[in-house]
Amino acid sequence: MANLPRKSPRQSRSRATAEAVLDAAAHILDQPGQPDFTTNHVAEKAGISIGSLYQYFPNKETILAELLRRDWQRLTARLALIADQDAKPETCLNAWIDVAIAHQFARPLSSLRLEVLETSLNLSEEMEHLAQRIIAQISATLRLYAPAASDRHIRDVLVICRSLINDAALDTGEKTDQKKLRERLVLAIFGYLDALNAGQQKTLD
Amino acid sequence: MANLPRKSPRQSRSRATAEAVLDAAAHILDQPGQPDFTTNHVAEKAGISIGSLYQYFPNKETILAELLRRDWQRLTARLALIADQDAKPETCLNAWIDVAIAHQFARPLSSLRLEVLETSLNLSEEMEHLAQRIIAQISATLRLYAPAASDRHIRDVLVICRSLINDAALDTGEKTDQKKLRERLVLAIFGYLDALNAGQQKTLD
DNA sequence: TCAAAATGCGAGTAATTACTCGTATTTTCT
DNA sequence: AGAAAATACGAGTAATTACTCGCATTTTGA
Repeated sequence: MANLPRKSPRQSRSRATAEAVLDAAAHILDQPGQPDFTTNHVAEKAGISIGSLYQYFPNKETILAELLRRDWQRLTARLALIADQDAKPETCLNAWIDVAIAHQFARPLSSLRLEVLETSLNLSEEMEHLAQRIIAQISATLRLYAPAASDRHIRDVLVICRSLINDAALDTGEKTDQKKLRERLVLAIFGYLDALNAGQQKTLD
Repeated sequence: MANLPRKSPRQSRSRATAEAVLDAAAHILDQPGQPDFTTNHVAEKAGISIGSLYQYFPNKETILAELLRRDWQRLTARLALIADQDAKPETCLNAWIDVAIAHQFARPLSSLRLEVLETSLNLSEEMEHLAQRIIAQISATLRLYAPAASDRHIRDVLVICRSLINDAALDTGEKTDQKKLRERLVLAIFGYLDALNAGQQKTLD
């Protein structure tokens, strides 16, 4: 049940094999239509045999988990850059929106599909930590702008943001309209948080 | 390839069989965890044999399609009630939010799962019409409040609404907090539309 | 150079599952 | 009652697919 590679690749040759698997997997998940994400197909697309695949990934799930882990690491790194520079809350929030868009649009479909699969993956401790860290980073940024926001409100903004970006990613033609998407995200997020700020002045619970 | 029942149930006995299949299917989809939505399992839960199942549903997909069709019919009926009574835009919008919540919370998980499967189902013409009608009904209601909203904006509000409700449905404990959910939906939807209305006064494109 | 270690291979296995078909039972109709 | 029509049954089939294992090939290190 260990989700670690069955063998650690020692030679550069085998490291390349493991990478090829991950690249093929990501590529398959990014194809439109029902993705043929079978282990045999991944191996074929990676240009290796099914036996080699299982030398570095104990099961299919591990491939997905590793893709998700790398995705989250990229995201947390980008978010860290925002937090460091302490600028105006509004500037940080705008930067966050840019990160969210850029992150999802790097691999639109696979990001979306990994999200769906996320619930059925049993995540390692490292993954749980990553997830918590990302939430913490986003919370920090959002609370600069809306200090009174509860955890639930933060989560709402996150959910809204993801759903709008995912929906855009499903429209094949939208790849060019990243700018319009940004405007609508601003509308939704600032709309929510401004309403929250306004309401919080009157009623505190 | 016809998505209609293989045979139309003539006797009440067989109509009951078909209903039992649909009930069992809905029930299975509403269970938490990975749903065991196999045809054999559906038949077992329905208390009939696998052969009987296939006498009224030519394939597995048809069962899902029929569940979705009924879901959409319920929804469009409720939406029609809103449109009829011409009240203040704000009142209609609030009524719409109530319908959205009630509809999803009637069968939280199965609604969510049917949504996910929706893209991989090839819908009949009747279904396409239903979908269009629902969109039209929602558009009418929303545009009472925000006349300048584009189709894209309408869709955004829909996407936001669905994602927040779905997210709430995944929290098992939230079933009691329907009231809080409603407040947050108001925040998000009115936040978006108010921001849209405000912005539209300045810049028209 | 050559043995040992690492890596690669892919036919084969076992499990799952959508769906069929020949037969048994029940209902309908006269 | 009794034949025909409708309905129910479930063992069996065919296709898919995650994963194994014994052997071939390549790389390493002395």
